[in-house]
Amino acid sequence: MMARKSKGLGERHKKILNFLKEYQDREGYPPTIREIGEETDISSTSVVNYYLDQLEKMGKIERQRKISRGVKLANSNPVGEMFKIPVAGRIVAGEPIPVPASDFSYYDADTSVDIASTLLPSSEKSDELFALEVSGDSMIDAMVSDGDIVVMKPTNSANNGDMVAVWLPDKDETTLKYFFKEKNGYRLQPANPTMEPIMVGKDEPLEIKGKVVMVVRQMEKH
Amino acid sequence: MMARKSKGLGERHKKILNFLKEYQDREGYPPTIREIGEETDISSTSVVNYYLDQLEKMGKIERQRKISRGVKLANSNPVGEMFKIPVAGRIVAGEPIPVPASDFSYYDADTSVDIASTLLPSSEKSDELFALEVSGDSMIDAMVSDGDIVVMKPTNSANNGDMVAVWLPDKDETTLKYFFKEKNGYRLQPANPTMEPIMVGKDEPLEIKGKVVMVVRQMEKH
DNA sequence: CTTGACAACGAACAATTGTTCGAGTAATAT
DNA sequence: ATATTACTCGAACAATTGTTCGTTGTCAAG
Repeated sequence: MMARKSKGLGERHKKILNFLKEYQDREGYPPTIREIGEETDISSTSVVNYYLDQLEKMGKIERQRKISRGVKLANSNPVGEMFKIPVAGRIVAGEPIPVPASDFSYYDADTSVDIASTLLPSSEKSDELFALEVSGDSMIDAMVSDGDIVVMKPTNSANNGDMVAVWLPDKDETTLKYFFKEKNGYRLQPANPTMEPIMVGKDEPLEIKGKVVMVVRQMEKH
Repeated sequence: MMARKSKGLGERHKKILNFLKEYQDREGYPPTIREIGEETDISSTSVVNYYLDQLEKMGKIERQRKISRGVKLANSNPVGEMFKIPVAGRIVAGEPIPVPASDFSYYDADTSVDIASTLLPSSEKSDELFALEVSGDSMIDAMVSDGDIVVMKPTNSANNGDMVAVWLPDKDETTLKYFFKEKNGYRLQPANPTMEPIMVGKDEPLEIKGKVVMVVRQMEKH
């Protein structure tokens, strides 16, 4: 009648593990030990508990005793591999750049984009990143088109070669350009190599609003 | 003393939403209403319940009444689904498009990019997606610059309005263009609205290699 | 054969956790 | 001024859910 003797994972261990993952994915929270029992044809909660203990010792799961539904797969950490970045608004050539409310950190699916952390430069993996949706075709010289999403890091300064979002008060204009400091001012270089740079004198106002970290273009909205 | 009257999210609503997400990420399971209360300085469980009801009505969360910790953010994606997409090679104007080995399904970090499934159109969430790194500035008319990564879905045909990667044997040229079928051939429209389309006659050869699903530009490599 | 580890059962128990209700306060409406 | 609405509290209550314990059966070793 016996199936196994302390060698690796038994049938019931596997069943439980599968169910744990499946249930969590489906419901969004872990099952109770009674639910586990039902699913795996174990009639007694104590037996489930027994297996759960074993799985914990094997390091397969983590338990928070005494806590309802306090079971989770170990190593299951796809979270943290991804950044949820708030979309603060739209970026338009003729309007200032919206910045996110700093005290606000909840975003639902409509107002955020998910970016895998592997796509972000390690130096910019900050939680103050925010995103803007580009409105209109006025930024084609930055190789950015209508509907693109630019992920930015708020900053007031920039290094040579950074692509930055700047506000030019004199022209009432927002643009995305590569930034270079020169002897008598700044050079704002379009990403499109066929286009000419804008020169800004030392005394002309120029507000750097953020550094562009990445640009995402979805061809087809879902 | 009152803060708001039925207009949108109040302070406590936000706090609760934040905590819900934060707790779930941290612990792997949702909090109890008592825990929510503590965190948000609500002394009575009934008040938490009160807000939870409201949030549910607003569609911000989903509740499983009577179930311990049966609260979850609505629309909260199944915890970080991510696609690992192989980078098949480089796409150059003067060379045909590399396609991935079809039987090939393991990719390491160097040769793949991670894309959150929430960024992909639901219709294209296929596992045959692949990516190419753009080489050179020859595709500026597609608003794609050197170093950009284009994610494509292999296909031989296209619908009007799709952005496709095509190979023009007559010109020995690879380009990315919006595809339109017309009475006597095809029109390949650059993404940059200031540039003119290419017309391809019905009898001229044209090989559609794939449909562009998205484009990612990382400003700073890590 | 006896013993002990392993696997399993079910029931009682205890802790956790969601629900309900009566009541109170402050701002707004009638 | 009275009623109403929005919000809040605390406490009793009830349901859910984890824990413990006594018991049984199997199998392998002593």
